[in-house]
Amino acid sequence: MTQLSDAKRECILEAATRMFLSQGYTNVSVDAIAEAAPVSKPTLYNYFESKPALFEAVVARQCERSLLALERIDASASDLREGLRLIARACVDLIYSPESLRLFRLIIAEQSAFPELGKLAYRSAPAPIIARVAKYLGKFEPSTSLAFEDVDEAARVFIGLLMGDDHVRCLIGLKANLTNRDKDRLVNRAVELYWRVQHGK
Amino acid sequence: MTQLSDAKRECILEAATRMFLSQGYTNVSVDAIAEAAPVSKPTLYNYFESKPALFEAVVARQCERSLLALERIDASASDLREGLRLIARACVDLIYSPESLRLFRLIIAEQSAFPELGKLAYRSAPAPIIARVAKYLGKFEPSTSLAFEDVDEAARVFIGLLMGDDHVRCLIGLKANLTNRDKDRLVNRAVELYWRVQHGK
DNA sequence: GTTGAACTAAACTGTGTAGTGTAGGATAGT
DNA sequence: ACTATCCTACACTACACAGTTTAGTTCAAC
Repeated sequence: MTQLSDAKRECILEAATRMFLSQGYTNVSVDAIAEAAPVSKPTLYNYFESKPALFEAVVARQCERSLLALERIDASASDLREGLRLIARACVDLIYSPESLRLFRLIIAEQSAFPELGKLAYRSAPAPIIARVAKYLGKFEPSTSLAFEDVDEAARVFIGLLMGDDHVRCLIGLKANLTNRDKDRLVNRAVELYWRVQHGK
Repeated sequence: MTQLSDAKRECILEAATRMFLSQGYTNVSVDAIAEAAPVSKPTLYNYFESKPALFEAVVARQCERSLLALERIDASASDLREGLRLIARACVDLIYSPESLRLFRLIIAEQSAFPELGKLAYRSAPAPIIARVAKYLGKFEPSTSLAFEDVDEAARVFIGLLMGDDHVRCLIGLKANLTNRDKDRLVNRAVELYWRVQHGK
């Protein structure tokens, strides 16, 4: 019966994820999740210790999904600018996806109640992204010629160029969704600025 | 008795601000605020219509404070790099202050319940900062020589350079507070990168 | 000193919610 | 068919909270 159990567990997680991401932690009741799963409340408590435990499981799963999305990034292009463009586009797609934005909001909102989730989330998206970019840059730029302290710093700035004002506006709900044009603009700007800084005009 | 009333109102706002900023909206009860003010619950409801109304008053007041802090920025230096350094330092001090970070978290957290607060907050800090920087840049850079579409875009990128990874880490609680060294590093990096982009090495 | 406005503590209403208990129904292996 | 396991619906406990009511207190103004 493990199979059936796993399916139920999945249903509960799926419903909880949907509701937590769109309405926040405190605004969603266990009853509502059970009803949406659909599953009875005692069953839900059979699979998850408590509401906080369910919440942590939801966040952890979403973090894993982000990590999976990152592993699909193709960082093998031999032309630096083209490779950066590909990586940047994948990052923008991930960072500005409705799910990521909602997850980020949720983690920030519950930061005081669930302090460990911040670390988990950082390890599962920003940190790997930076590491990936740094590794890619390391293949091209001899560290002596860097305009930055090290490739890690360079990667951090590069990713930072994809966020800034646009990210803030998305987070606080001023901008609903990035269009393809917006994304292209962000990607091109980041790549061109990096190029100028590192290799001159 | 208006004088006494204003003092009470101030006490309530002060207590509510402290508690909302540190614990979030839903995690703070009206009873707790009244007790901390200290004031009786009916008195609190005499000054504020409801819990949401009190919350909006708190956020609006904090936004005003940010705006005040911005107006004190000295953007009159005649050396571009030195002026940018001064502005950047003031921005970093504001953006990374515990109060601003907490306010930002709160607005993001309650974005779905209080959508208007996002617009209010953006108008009271990021927008004026960008306008201020753009105006300052406009005094130095002829628009034809810009590496950016316009001074507004340049200002947005410049401010973005002050945020990125460090801002994310502060928001999610990975980094408690920026040291003076951290701030200097951010400011110098932003100014030097902008300089390289705009005027070459 | 009397009045009246603003305050207080405390109890109360109604609702929502986390978590548990109970009694019975479906389904698997034997 | 029999039994054990997991499930269901439903009811229940205990509590926290927003907002109101009550009954009484302080205090400035006249």
